[in-house]
Amino acid sequence: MTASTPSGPPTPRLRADAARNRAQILAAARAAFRESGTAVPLDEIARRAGVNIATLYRRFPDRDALITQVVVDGFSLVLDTARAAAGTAQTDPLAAVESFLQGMIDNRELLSLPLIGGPMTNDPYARRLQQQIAVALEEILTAGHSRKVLRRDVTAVDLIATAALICRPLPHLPPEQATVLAARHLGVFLDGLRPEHTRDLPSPPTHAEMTAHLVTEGTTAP
Amino acid sequence: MTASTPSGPPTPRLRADAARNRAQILAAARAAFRESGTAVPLDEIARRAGVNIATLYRRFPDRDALITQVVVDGFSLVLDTARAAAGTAQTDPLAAVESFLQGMIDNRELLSLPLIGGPMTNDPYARRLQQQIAVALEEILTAGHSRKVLRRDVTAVDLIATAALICRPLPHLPPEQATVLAARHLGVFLDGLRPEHTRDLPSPPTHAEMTAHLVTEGTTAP
Amino acid sequence: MTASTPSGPPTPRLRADAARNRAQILAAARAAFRESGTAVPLDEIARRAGVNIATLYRRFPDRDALITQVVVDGFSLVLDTARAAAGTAQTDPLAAVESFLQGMIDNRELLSLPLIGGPMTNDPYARRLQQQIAVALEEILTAGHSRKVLRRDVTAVDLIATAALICRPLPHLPPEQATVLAARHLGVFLDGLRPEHTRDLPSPPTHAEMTAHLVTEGTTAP
Amino acid sequence: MTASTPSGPPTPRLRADAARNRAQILAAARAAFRESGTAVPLDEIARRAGVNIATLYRRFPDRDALITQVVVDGFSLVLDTARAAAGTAQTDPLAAVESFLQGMIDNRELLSLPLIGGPMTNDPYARRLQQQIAVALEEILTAGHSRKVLRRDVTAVDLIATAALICRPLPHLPPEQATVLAARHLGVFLDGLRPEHTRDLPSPPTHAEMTAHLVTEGTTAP
DNA sequence: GATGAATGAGTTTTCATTCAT
DNA sequence: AATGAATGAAAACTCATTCAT
Repeated sequence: MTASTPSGPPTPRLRADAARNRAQILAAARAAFRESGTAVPLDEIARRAGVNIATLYRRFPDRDALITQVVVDGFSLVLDTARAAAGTAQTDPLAAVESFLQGMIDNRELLSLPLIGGPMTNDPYARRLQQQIAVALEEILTAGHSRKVLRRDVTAVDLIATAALICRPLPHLPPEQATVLAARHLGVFLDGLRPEHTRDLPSPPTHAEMTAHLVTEGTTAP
Repeated sequence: MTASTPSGPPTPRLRADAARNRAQILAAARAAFRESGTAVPLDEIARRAGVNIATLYRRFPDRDALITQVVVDGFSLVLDTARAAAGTAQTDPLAAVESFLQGMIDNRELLSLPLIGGPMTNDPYARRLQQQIAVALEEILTAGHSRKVLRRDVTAVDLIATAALICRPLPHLPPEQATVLAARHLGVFLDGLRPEHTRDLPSPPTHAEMTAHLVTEGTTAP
Repeated sequence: MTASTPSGPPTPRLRADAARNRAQILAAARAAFRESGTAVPLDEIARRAGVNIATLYRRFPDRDALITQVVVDGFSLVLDTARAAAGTAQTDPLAAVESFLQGMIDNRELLSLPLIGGPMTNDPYARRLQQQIAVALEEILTAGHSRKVLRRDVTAVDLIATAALICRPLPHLPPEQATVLAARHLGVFLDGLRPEHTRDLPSPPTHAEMTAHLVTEGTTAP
Repeated sequence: MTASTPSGPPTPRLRADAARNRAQILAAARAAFRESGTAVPLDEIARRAGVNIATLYRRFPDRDALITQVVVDGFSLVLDTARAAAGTAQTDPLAAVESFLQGMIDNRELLSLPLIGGPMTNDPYARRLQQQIAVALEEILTAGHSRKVLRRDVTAVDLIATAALICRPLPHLPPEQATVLAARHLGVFLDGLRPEHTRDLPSPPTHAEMTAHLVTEGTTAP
């Protein structure tokens, strides 16, 4: 499951140079979206990618198509990370959670806007990825619960929300410091995941409830 | 310390209608910034506020002035909340932390973009507020540490960063659900604040280090 | 019934300079549409009118709005001409027809695109004008028929179609010569209107039938 | 004199598929020009023709070449019609005129833009065709005059102008109705051609005068 | 103090045209 | 011979900002 699938598996083969351009556009978009929001001039993305604006348009008919692809690529990476973590869940579930969330922080640059916290999308392939992510995380949680190393009231949605919170950029802060702060925050959060918790959580929305409300809405800069 | 100070305390008296317009502009800006980032057309803010764009310009000479004021208003509210919490710190420091952070969540709409997570500003009054906030939070932490109800490695910067993380909007989620998720996340985090922690945190940046890098950078849509 | 009504009677008062600009834009559009079709760059219209392109957009949100207004203005003039002609119909119906059609030729420049032959519009005010034009022409025809100076099988629709045919520009021909050719053609046509005709006409569509099919379709260059 | 000559008779042999593409491009251009003017995107013509845009360019180096060919094809058809009509002029000159003009209406779709009313062209072959058309029409007129069945003041130019007027599309009208209206108009006009006319025509421009002014002017949407 | 209006400077989007495959 | 791809240049449209009323 590479992070460069177009919007889903059915990739039409591109000519070599076109494929290269496409990848450069996506990389430029990822960076630009992070730095300046999804409302950045497409001009700038094209310039960063070293291609003409019309080339960008040929590949992505509008801004949304570009955003969607960036999100989908991000989701792919999240899924990869979640599955890798799930693979170790039987050994040490808490370490698996940590591995997943720290992976989110480590890959901030690539994730760009994904998860709940970013411009969401109705793209069916993106939705499928979201569900698969939830499945992998639930596997980890189940292992943690049955081994009694994880508080029972935490759900996959909480992990996704946490990932969304900590991997979003803290603008106006140098990236290294933002990363340190996120990691420190995560450290505390992970300690809070231990089973002997002292406070109850408000009842959670289901994953279904949450995604039910998701609709694509053009350009958005949070 | 009301939330409607222009940029600092010395507010020039405005005619009644002008004051009303100013307040409406700020409210509209707050909402628009949250929904669409600080790059939203000023036109739209004026329209939402029910005033002419030129009226907005009369009150705020440029976008930055408007952003600054929204930030300052937010900081004022944060400071109020932090001081109120600090007032109870001697009794129950952990509850004081909770009260502060839950207050952040409750006031999300008003905070708009403040703190680390928002468009920062060099406005001297804003900087002063930030420092005062840090002072109040350190008061709480000191109480917690000396009473040994709070892990020692947590600093004021961590609380500020946490506030920034949890009070930013999760776009494309209905606000109520975003609030619930933030509150659940906070619940876990608070449990992680107990002194018997199991993992060390990466070493923190100082408040000075962080703010050293802050510079105003025109318009930004995180 | 002046030719400068916005799109119908409910004209919001414009500031003096704004009204002047609006009139200049319409005049420029009229000329440009005639010369280069309704697909001419709006830039050029703005330039000819001596205003900024954004001023054009403030007044006419899109190309269609501009086209519609030009058409409506043209229809107003046609209606004026038809009514003036109808005023003399009782005296000399054939002269009234001639007066109407020659008026169309004389006012070519102002008519721009109107009638059947131009970019049609669904604008309700435009439709009403069309109907009123038909009424005035029928008045002339009725007088001609009862005085037996006009062949009976000619209808208002025929006069409108004739007007459309002869007042459209013959591009690539100097305007004076086009006018002469149109006038000569009209001369023959008028002779053909006499009652002692030698051939039958194919059965006519009703005005209702014709306008039933009219729908606005964005930009069109005939 | 087929309608598919490139610009003159000396047609280079094309490979079968290339010839098919060329014909499809011309058909698509004819239709598109009629519907949207000669300024339509060449992209669209290529798409309608089911070929790649680069293929269109291989066949026609620029828009003018395409227009010229469409015009030439149209002129060829006009000339065919005029000669066929001239063949019957000795028998019934008025019927010959009718046959010519009705033929114009019947072939509207194929004529596309020819004659005076369309984008003119300096193509020498096109000019020759125009002259030949005039010759054929004058033959008809001479017959009519000498038989005294046709008013004397009507010239070949008038017939050409009439053809131009009635065979241009009346946009925004369903083609069938436009055809009916044109035929009805023609019916009246033909009656006006009888020798016992009641009014004089303004003095005519000569064919030479008219064509003296013709120059190709790139793209034009009448 | 407030607003309608205008404008210059973008940003988005489309199109004609060329090139490499 | 035909096509996918790329591009420069233009056209459509938007927005921040200023001015005159």
